[in-house]
Amino acid sequence: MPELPEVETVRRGLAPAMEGKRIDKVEVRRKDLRWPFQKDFAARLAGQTVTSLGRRAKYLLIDLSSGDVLLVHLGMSGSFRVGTETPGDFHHPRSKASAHDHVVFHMSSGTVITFNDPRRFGSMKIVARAKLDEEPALSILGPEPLGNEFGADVLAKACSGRKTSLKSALSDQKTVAGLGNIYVCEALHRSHLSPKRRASTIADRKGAGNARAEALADAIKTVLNDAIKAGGSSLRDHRQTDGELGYFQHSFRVYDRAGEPCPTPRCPGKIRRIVQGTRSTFYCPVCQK
DNA sequence: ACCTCGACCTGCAAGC
DNA sequence: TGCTTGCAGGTCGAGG
Repeated sequence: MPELPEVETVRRGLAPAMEGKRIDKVEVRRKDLRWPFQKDFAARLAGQTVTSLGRRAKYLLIDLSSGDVLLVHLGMSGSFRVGTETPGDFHHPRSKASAHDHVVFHMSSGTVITFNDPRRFGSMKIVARAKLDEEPALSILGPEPLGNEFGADVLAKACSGRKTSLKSALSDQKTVAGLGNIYVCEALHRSHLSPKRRASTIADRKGAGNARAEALADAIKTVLNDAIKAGGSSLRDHRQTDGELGYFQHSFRVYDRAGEPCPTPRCPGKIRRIVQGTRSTFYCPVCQK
């Protein structure tokens, strides 16, 4: 499901239910998600107050009063719901328990926060705040695209010398952190760059300035900000934490629109679907060069 | 070092 | 209706 805008939407949805609140109890309903839960996972969370909710790329960072951080990744199908009833609780038969409600946080406020993840590509791990930098998953990440440090120069440098396609370079979390299949396709369309071009060609043209990298960096920031404003994208079953749908999917220009006319003004092209690396790419062969 | 590909897991839609 | 197939928003590790 979730790329940076969806994870940011989840962060904002969880904040009022978690920040400054105490976790009474955590129910872990299976032994693993993507990996086995740490020993004493639930016990280490119980009694902690959530001091703040942060995000790094597609990771949610839940800061605790103990000095630990709960690191959460939603994988492909992870989501959180905020409610007041335990799913499947005998006393609340109207609250449907899903077979895929794997972790339930009971807050002292009475709020119940449920993590659901059918495919179980998601993960949760407790890490000491002081050692967060050493966490392998985080230390390999490239720049945060909405942060001050990100721009055309940084992007050009990260693509410099790379023979792989621009699509694949942007999907690589070391290049820029937080993009996935949808927003890579969208950013490329908005900057009129072909997903098939070599990544290095946005960077390595001597004397050509950085026009391509500028356009691409701008498109990345714009599309991510617009998607966050819209509450992310809802495909299949993804919802915001309050059950509302995001609605940025209506603003997709190419993703999942094979056969439709290109939305670029006056462009006569039709959106095509191709496969790059094993994943679908959607683009306009006419205006994306 | 870089790159590509298959694996992980479930559900759903389309096709027969 | 029921079966099979292919596809899905992400990593990660093996192998070239």
